Amino acid sequence: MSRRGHVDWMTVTTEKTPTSATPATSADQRQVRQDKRAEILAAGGEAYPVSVGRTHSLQQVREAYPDLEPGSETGDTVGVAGRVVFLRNTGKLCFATLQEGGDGGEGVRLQVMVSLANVGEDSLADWKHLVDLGDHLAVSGEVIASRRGELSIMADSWQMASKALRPLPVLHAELNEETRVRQRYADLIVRPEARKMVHTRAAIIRSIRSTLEARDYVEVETPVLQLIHGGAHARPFETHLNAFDQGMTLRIATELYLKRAVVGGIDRVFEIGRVFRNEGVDSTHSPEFTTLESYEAWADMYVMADRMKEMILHAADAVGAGRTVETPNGTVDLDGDWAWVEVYPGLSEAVGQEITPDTTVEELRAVAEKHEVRFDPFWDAEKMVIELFGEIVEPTLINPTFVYNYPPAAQPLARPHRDQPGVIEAWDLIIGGMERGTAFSELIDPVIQRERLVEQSRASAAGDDEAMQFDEDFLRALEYGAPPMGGIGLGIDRLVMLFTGAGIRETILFPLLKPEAPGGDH
RNA sequence: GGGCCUUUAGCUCAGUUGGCAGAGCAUCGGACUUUUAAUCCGCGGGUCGCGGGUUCGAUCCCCGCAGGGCCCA
Repeated sequence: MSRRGHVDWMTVTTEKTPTSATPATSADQRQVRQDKRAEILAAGGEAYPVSVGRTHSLQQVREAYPDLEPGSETGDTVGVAGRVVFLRNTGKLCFATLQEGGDGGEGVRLQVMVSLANVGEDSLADWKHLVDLGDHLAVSGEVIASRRGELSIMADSWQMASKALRPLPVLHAELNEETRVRQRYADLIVRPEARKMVHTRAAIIRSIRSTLEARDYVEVETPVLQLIHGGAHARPFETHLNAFDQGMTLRIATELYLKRAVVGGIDRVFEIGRVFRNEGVDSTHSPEFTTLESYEAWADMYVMADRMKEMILHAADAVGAGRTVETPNGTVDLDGDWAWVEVYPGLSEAVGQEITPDTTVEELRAVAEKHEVRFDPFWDAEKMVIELFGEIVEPTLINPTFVYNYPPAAQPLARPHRDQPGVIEAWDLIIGGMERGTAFSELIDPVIQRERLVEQSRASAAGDDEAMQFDEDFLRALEYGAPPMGGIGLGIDRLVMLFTGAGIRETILFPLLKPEAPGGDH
């Protein structure tokens, strides 16, 4: 509409342009295609038929005729359909390459041929005039091999299956990064890696699910909308429930409900679900991401380490990643021993001085300054140790390493170590210098849990909006008695990143983005 | 939050030390019955992200804003 004046100007200056019937300028490809759509309808045809007589996928044709001799004819008639990705029109014989998604997203292509001799003058003329790159077509005809040996369908008839009104991005240059994520649909059409990513992610999730099910785990779904915010240290999204005029938050973790399930006797339980954290957005953080959490009665952090290793190795196999994986920080060997490194001794060794739960915060600040690690003066000794380890030691851990025996501040929901004072039974799994997952021997003592949550809720009341709120219902569940259990948290997105080398925005099909600049498109 | 880079045709990108805006593919018209990103001939297509400023003149220089990317915190 805002282009109105511009169009008028064009019609005035290009005097050869025929009058009213075809107002399109050659520059406006969308208008050209709209006109073609209208033309199909005006001639009594359909631009978007409900059914097109498709008898075979492109892949089925390829599989059925793996090696036809050049120039051969099979006498077999099939109906195929797909998106036009290449178009080669000569005088009386036209070629198009159709594309479909394919099993693993690899994009199966098949050539179709439209010959004057087979379809007649009108149909050939329509083809040349109406078919554009990006259209979906249905073609019925004989399976043949062209003189050059290309497996093809020689059309008896063809039909528009879905007229594309926007031109296809060029197939031979990658879309720029912004367009890729903003218009993932276009990215998927054009870039095989984008389709592959969707399938890879699905394969990983499928593999995790089947690994756990083979261990007798049950999959459940717990509330996304929550009255009380807890289960992790993160800022939540706030929302409002009109029916109860009640403030609510979107969950930041699935933990507290899954533990309630274990209390009730669902002894092995897991959920693969989206969680939401109202925090930074960059190449490794998305406000919504997917976690696996699994809880197992009568297990501890060592059992959970076996579970984790099994899940990751199976996932690697499921995506065909092999047992060595390249990451920006170095090559990971999944087949080697998965090391165990204790937080205090590991940090001590890295900084060349002994650090224990008794090391004072002043000493730790000196260490931080020496190693140029930034810190907040309000942090206590435990928080300093966690940060120092994360900054100094973690990036050096390339092969899978369970970092364990954290200070209690790291995890308010983990139990104290069974015989080592000052630390808790929890590990983080580091692969390629990045945390991929965590597990604890879960805290089940309702009295200690209450103390920890009181502490958290004090921090929350004092303005720490990452701190957990006091969840009386969760404590009530624990007071009925939870069996000793181990629990795992695994970031699915980060696992996909590990196996694909992609950034988080590539692993999420439709990642959250800032609103598009106004006037960009419509 | 700070720094650097970036935004030009449908897509991918050049370019102008301030003077009529360029290519490839795509579009439009023409030729071609075995092409493979078909080829050949021809015609078009632009608010140079948005808003200010400097200047005879700004897509280019300056300021601000927005989107995107990479570092840093």
